[in-house]
Amino acid sequence: MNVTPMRKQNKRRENELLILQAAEKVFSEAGFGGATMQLIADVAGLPKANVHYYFSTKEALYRQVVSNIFDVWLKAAESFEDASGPAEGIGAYIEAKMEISRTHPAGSKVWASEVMHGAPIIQDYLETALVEWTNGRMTVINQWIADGLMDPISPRHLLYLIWSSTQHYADFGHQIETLNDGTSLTDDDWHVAKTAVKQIILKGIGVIS
Amino acid sequence: MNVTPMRKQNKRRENELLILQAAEKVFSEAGFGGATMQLIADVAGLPKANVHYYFSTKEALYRQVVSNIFDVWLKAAESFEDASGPAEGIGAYIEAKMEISRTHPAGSKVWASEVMHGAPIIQDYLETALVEWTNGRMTVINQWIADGLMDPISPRHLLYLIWSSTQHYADFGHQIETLNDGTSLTDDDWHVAKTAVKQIILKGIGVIS
DNA sequence: AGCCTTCCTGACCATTCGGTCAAGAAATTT
DNA sequence: AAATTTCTTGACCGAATGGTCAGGAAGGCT
Repeated sequence: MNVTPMRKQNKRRENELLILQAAEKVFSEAGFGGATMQLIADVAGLPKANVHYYFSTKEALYRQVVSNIFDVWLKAAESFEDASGPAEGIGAYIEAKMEISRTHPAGSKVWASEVMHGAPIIQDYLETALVEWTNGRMTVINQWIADGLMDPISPRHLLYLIWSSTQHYADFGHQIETLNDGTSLTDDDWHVAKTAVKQIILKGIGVIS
Repeated sequence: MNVTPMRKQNKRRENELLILQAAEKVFSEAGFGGATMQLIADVAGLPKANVHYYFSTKEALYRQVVSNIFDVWLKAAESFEDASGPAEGIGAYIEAKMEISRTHPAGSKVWASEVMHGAPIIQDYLETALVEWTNGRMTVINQWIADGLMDPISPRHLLYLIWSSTQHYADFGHQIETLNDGTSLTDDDWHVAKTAVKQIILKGIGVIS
């Protein structure tokens, strides 16, 4: 089996990662209240006491999970950064967010669940990082509008539309699968979804015809 | 106080309604796992044992709450019914769904939470009523496309876009409030939101310019 | 080797949870 | 007014939960 001795540092990193992955899965399936440390431990393949060795409380573990997801989210923002205009910037952003919904559905659900219940644990993230990020993007969008590159849409609600429509494919993935004859989306399905969302939004704000 | 004696039938209806309202609120704030029968009882102003007299189990109560919300949802569908074309039909549907997000945010959150966790309790609703409803609307949309009244968009993904963008204002209401300087949306805010969503989607599918 | 720090884990604990029950209060029916 | 049905509730229970802890195992350092 695992004969080679593992360095202490690696072991810590590896176990923390193992626990965080298990926690993300369990939290996404049961919510914070419904998740149990015992189940997280079982999924991670460790005794419960060992989980508590690395994460002192359930809340601390949960907070770390949410924090990690938030980082992934912020990284998708870079699509926005170096864009020359809305077609490129918003198009790439939608694409990036759709890709996150596809590859990180559990994380997206944890985030959604947390915010839906009033963000009791990560309210500070909303008030600082998210507010800053949002204000920055709204400035960019307003500039695009001023330059006549897109219709005069409320930047705030445009962002909400992008967030909601892309995350929907993660958060409501189960509903979508049920409506898809109970089968998960294929590569083609995802391509169609991505194209439809981009098409409607980009045309809807006057960027393409 | 309440001196007039209450008829048995009225009392039952009234208490059940009281409990259902309390349950909707508590479930929406804490999720199924996080909600406790004791808290629901407290919010309803009744002893816990009395709640169990009307609803034998937590799951039975929860199922009733979700079922009620589903009915509200289906009623919004009537906007779709007698429409002469996509501008009227989809426009009215978006408006109706936005209104539900505004007036029934708790219910929307309970539904979202349930679906997000894999619809363990109301999967049958998804497979029967929702599938039927969706297929019906897709037929209508396809007809509109065939008649050249709108762009050839995938009806399925158009519906997802409408659902997600409108429900976002209920499910992520807390995040939206935080981004709105921590204050709840005014009548004007809601009007702007509604207009923006309608504008982008209707223009995005080639119904208005 | 010997010491020290980090890691591991079974057993345990106080609390809380969903749910039960028996005994009584309040309407309704006869 | 007696009998019957429905409603109300404090007290209680077994099960499960988050978290603790002591004692041992395993790797690292000198």
